[in-house]
Amino acid sequence: MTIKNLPNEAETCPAQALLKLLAGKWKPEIFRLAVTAPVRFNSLLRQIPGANKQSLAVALRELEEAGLLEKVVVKEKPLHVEHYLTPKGQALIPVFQQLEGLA
Amino acid sequence: MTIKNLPNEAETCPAQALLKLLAGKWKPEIFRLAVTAPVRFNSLLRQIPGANKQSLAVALRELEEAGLLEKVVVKEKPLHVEHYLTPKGQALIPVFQQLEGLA
DNA sequence: TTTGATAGTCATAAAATTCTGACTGGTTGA
DNA sequence: TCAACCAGTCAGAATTTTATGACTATCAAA
Repeated sequence: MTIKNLPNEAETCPAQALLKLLAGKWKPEIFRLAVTAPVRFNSLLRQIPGANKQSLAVALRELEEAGLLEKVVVKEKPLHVEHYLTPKGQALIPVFQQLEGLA
Repeated sequence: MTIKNLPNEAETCPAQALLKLLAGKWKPEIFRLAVTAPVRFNSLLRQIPGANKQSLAVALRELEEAGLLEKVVVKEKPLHVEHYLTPKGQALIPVFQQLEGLA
């Protein structure tokens, strides 16, 4: 058994976990697209060149677990799923804007 | 030769590179400590439990290459090096504060 | 001249992240 | 019934990131 999540993980910089979550591969792009409109799995796969299913699925799941995105099943024409920014996710929009301004 | 820095890397979300830079291991802690006072290598090693030389050295170098920290050799008693937040680095303070508020 | 503090580097090892390609399973239109 | 679209999962491989321990080099005090 490997040693993980040691107690001192809790004492680290408060922004660290959130920062790491947001910095994961494809996450900024997903977030960015989700700001303008709810995103869909296969649509992301087409819109983000180079992205792969697995990573997108993991990224979406993690963003949802963190409460930044929310899944909604749309019972329409081709029955699909939409991922919306939650209020918590929307609260990050200005942070992204600042980062973009400084990049 | 592995394929890197493809042209499409440039088209990604502008915040991505900065986000990734900031999220690297130990970086938020270094940044955090640097906000209150200039930091020193061996001092960081003692202040950050679990951190190792190599990673700290790499983190400091990357933060400096990104223009967020600046190295200053202090010609005093025990001749040492101090790492200061640059104006660009200081510009990130409010971003960290917002992230901490949302974490 | 040996000890301890300064600030690192280097090669290698281990761990975490990301990618690939195959596979599942539901719905819809031809 | 077959193909195509929907949204994924899974095992294993490749890549990237982080850690370990040994080593270098300068300076000052004992």
